[in-house]
Amino acid sequence: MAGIKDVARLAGVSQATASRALSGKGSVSSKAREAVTAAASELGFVMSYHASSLASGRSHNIGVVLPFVNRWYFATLLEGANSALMDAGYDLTLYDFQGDRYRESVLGDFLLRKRLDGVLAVSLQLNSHETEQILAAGIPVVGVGGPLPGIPTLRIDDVEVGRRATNHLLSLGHTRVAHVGGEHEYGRNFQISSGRRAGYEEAMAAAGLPVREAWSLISDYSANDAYRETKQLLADPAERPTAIFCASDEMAFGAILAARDLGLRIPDELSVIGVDGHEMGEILGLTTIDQIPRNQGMRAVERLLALVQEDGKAAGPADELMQTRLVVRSSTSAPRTLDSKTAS
Amino acid sequence: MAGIKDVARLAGVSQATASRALSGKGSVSSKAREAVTAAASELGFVMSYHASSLASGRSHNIGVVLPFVNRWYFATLLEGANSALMDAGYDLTLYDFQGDRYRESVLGDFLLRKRLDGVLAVSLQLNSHETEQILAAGIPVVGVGGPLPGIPTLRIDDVEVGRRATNHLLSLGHTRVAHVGGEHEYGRNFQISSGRRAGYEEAMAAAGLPVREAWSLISDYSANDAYRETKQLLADPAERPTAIFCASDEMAFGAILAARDLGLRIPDELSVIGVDGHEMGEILGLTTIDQIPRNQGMRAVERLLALVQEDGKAAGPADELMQTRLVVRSSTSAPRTLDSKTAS
DNA sequence: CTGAAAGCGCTAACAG
DNA sequence: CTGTTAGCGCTTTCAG
Repeated sequence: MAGIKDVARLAGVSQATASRALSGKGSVSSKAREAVTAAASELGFVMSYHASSLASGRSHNIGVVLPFVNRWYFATLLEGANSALMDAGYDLTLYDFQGDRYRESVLGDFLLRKRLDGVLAVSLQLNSHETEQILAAGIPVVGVGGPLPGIPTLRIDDVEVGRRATNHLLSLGHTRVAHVGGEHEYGRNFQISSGRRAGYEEAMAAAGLPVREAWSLISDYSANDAYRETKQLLADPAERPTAIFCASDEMAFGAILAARDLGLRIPDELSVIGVDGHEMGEILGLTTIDQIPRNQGMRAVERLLALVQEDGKAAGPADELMQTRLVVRSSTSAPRTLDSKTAS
Repeated sequence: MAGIKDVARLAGVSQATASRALSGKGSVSSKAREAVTAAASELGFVMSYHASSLASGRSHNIGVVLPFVNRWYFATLLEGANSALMDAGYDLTLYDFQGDRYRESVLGDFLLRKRLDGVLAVSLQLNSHETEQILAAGIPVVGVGGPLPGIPTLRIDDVEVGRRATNHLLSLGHTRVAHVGGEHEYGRNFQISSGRRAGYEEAMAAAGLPVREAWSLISDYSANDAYRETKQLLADPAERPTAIFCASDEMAFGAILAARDLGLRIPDELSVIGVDGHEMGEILGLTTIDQIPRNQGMRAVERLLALVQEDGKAAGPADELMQTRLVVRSSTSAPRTLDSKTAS
């Protein structure tokens, strides 16, 4: 295990010069630099990041905090963050809440261990105490999607997404449109869910259409749960909507499968639109609003590293809206129900 | 930012005693211990892990290396590993190859930075140089699934899995059984794919059934790709198998959807069985061999931490076979094709 | 541009 | 059981 000392000796320079040559900080004659790099590679030198971190205060390590690694959106966003971090030479420390299971220990212990240069907080909702605590640790934080007061956040316009998805359905001639989203008030995806739902309600209202309570479903964002909810909804022909807007693609998968199991033809008897951009949507023909999570992860890291490296100089615009795009496939069309009953 | 020095002073003991009291290593009078913990919490003391790591050589940080965070199996295994690590108070540093994109830099740079107490290598195939390099760094490694010569590895018996899945189909009366797996020789999932395929071929041979080349498909483990492959396979009624064994659930999803799109009834006209235990299999009625990836992740961490903590004392049994279980749902049944053509 | 020297904050012998 | 004394391996003033 050669240390920088050995490198310096071999190169015939001081430890300080070796350090400067290796890190690129401070000026070193090209001659010295070459000698040092040569010596380093000859010895197979790898720096001790522990020592470096201790001395410099920078750990080249970013923490990514999210509620579920296991869900497509988060895993894909994580992949994007990983790319950006690898390219920048940073390590990625993963903190997976697994729902709420590790919420407290992550927030109360792990994040405070000051081994992180920055934190990416995905879909997190922090109370003021938690925000305070983490900011007090002096760690730059960038959020994605969650409502984090006092923290720069990337987000999509969820209300707009809800409106856009609903309007797509409406523009095809649907009037009986249901929505499957997340919990109203207290859920982890609070703002996201309520934003998309608000967009849905807004669009319906703007079209002069009623939002029936029975058509506003609540699910946990999983395909399985959405399947159950939707099947229940669709089972009664009299009450059946002709279109469903799901707040995530995974839920839309559930809805499509439920409809198929009930013998409903898609899109003729039921149109479905989702949100996310899950690849598997291709083989299900799912129309969706792609939010390109990979980009969100990369962009968030970019913002975070800027914060980390500029050491809090230019805070930049606090929030940033990410773009989405409507991807139309075969799960949506004009309603073509044989049974032409109208809404009650 | 109170340091251990401040804690020691406040508690009226030496820094060493404070350290011992806080870490639990070495004996401290209960009186001193109380004084120290009281002082620590009064000051809101959080240890610097950089300093601790540098001084002790332990970083309480485990690296998890995998080919794709984005695939269900890996994400779920990762979740299991995360649980075990959080419970043990360890950080998890994620290295996602994203296929092969970051393979070199992870193996050549990141892993050697000696900030890890251990590495969990999931579905990795290392050449001898890479193995050497990483072992030379003196880091304990535990593998899952990949063939890692000289490294303790957890795995399922992939040949047995292939045999079992195929035999399930055979026992239902199928004789025309196809297989969708991964690449034969050079793929990342080499051993896994070839093991499952070998089990399939073995079972077929044992039943005296031919394995047609056209029925042995190669996919990249994604639902979308398997969809395409399977659709192609099923499009020709004359060549059509009555059952398909897919080497992963995601590929089985693709197969089921392809079959449905061709108007084939499942399981009457086509039985499908997968491997993994993906939750979404529930709503597709997918019969599968559940390999409980979450457990694999937890168990692998357990093994790894044992290695890390016992400091290489007892190496333990080199390899360990993990259990799987057959979960029968509605995607498999006896063949009930109307068209009773026999294989050519 | 370079070297010497002083830590970064904690742990680990080693005596007591 | 406890305090003293050295470092862990690098970065960083501060002179030169």
